[in-house]
Amino acid sequence: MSESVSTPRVRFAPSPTGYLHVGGARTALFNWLYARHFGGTLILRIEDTDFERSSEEMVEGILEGMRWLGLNWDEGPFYQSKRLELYRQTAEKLLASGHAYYCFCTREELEQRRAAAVAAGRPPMYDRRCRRIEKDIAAQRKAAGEACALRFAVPEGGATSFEDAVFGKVEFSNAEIEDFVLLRSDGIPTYHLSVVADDIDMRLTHIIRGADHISNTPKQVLQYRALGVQLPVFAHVPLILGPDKTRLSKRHGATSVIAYKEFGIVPEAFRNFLSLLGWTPGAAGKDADGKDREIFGSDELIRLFSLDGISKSNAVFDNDKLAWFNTEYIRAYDAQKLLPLIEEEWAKAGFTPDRSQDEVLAAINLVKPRARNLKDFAIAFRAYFIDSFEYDPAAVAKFLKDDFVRALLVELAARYESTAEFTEASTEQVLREFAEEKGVKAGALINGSRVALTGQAVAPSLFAVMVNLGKNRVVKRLAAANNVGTV
RNA sequence: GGCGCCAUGGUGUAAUUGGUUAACACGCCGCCCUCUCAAGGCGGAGAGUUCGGGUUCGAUCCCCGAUGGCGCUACCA
Repeated sequence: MSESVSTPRVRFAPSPTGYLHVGGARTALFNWLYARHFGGTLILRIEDTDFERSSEEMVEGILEGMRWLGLNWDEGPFYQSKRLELYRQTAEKLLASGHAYYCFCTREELEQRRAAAVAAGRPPMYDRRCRRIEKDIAAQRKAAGEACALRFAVPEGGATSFEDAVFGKVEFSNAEIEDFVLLRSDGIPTYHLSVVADDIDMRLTHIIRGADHISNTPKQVLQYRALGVQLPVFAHVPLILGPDKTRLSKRHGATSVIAYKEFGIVPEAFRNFLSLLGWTPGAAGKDADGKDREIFGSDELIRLFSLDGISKSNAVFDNDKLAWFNTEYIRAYDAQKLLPLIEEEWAKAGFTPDRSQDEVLAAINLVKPRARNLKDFAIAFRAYFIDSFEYDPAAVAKFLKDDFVRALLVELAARYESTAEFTEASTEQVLREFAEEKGVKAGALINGSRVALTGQAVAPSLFAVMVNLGKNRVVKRLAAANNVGTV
C-alpha cells in the first residue's frame, strides 16, 4: 500500500530509565489512538543513549506495560544505542554546514563557570567561547586527540517558534537558547540530536509527547531548519499530576503502569481512564440526553480521538475515578471474558477452583457486581471457588459472635440436608420457617449464614449464594459454624 | 532567578468560540429498596468560572496586569 501524506507516522519514544509510568502510558495511548484513528503507523523507539541509566530490564518493563494496555506498535522497537552511525552522520552535516562547532571545554570548567554565573546573578548558559575558535584550528585540535563535544550554533538574534497542535503558537527568543551539546565528547549523541535525527529518519509526521518537552522543541526546530527538513506537527499533551497538583511521582503512590495490573485493574478500564486525562471527545462523547459518556471501548476511543480534544491544562490522577471505571468494566464483562484475567489472580493466590467450569462461571457472574478489582475474586470471594478459605474476623465479630446463632446454624444445616429441593425459594422458605420456629429474626440467621458460607459480611443475596454453592457445601459449611473463628 | 505554558465545584471535563438558572461524570451527603454490601432509583450540598482592571449593551469566552501551579533551565531523556 502506498503511503500518502494523510497517513500519519507517530512514535512513542520512552527512555528505559524506569518502568512505564502512567504519564508515559498516556502519551503512548494518545499516539496509538492517533495512529489507529487515521490508519497510520505507530513506531516504538527506545531512547537509550544514556548508558548510565538505561537498562534492558527497564525496556522489558516498558514493553510489558504496553502489552498489558493493549497498545501494539507497527515498527520497532528501535534502539537508539544501535543507531549511532545515523547520529554521527547528522552531526557531520550540521558541522559541515556551519551549524555546529567543536567545544573543548571540560565538564569541570563548565560546572565552574555555571556556578560562577549563578552566583553573579547571570543566566547559567554556555558562554559560547569555543564557537569563536577557527574551524581548522578546531579540526586540528580534534585530530590531535583533544577531547571535545559538538555543540549546535544557535542563531545570535531573532526568535524560534512553532505552531503546536494543542498550544498554538509557541515562541522562544534565541537569546534564551544555549548552544546545546549534540555529541558528547565520547561521541554518543545527546537527546537533542538523536530525537531529531530519528524523527527525520523515521519520517514522523506528528510528534505527540508530554508538555515537558515544550521548552526543548525550539532546539529541535533549529536543527530541522539547519538540516533543511520540513517540521513535523508538534502536539504537546499536558502532564498528569498527583492529588496535590505536583508532578505525579512515587510519593503519590504507584506510578508504574504494571502496579495497576497488580492492584487488579482491568487493562481496558485503565486505558479508558487514561484516555480521559487531558482529552475529551467533546460533543461527540455525549449521549442522547446530552450527558457526558465516559465509558468508551477501544473502537470508540479510536473513532472519537482527535488532537483537538486535548486540553492545555494539567490533569490530576484520581484513584477514585479509576476505581469506578474498573468496577464498570468488571460488571460489564461476562464471566467468560473475565475468566482468564481472574485465573491469573488465582494463580498468584496459589490455588485453582475445586469446582466445575460451569459452577465457576456462575459464581463469577454472581459476585462480579460486588467486585472492586480482579483481586477480589481471589481474596474476598475465594469461598465461592474453593473450600479452603478464611473467615474475615470483622465479619465473624459482626454476625457470628453468638454461640446461640452458631448452634442454630448447625441445626439449620441438618434441615437443609434433609430437604430434597434446593432452590432460592426453597432455601429461603426453610430458613424463614426455621427462624420462626426458633423465635429468632430471620435476618440474624441470614447474616450468620452468609459469614459461615462465604467468610464475608458482604455477599450477594444469600439464597442465590446457597444455590450457587450447592447443597453439599452449604450443609458442610453451616454444620461447621461452631468452629469458625476458633481455627 | 530567567524563559515558557496553564488557570471553570474536591477531581476529570462541557458550555452554538460574547447572550445558559454555568452542564455532565467521579467523589461526597441524605432517602428509598433490603438478608449484608454493592448496584439501582430519587433528592442534595458543592464553582458565579484564581484575583484586579479594561473592551462591550453584555463576558467563562477577547485584551492587559497580578497571583498561583507546572515545565525547562545538564556532555539526562
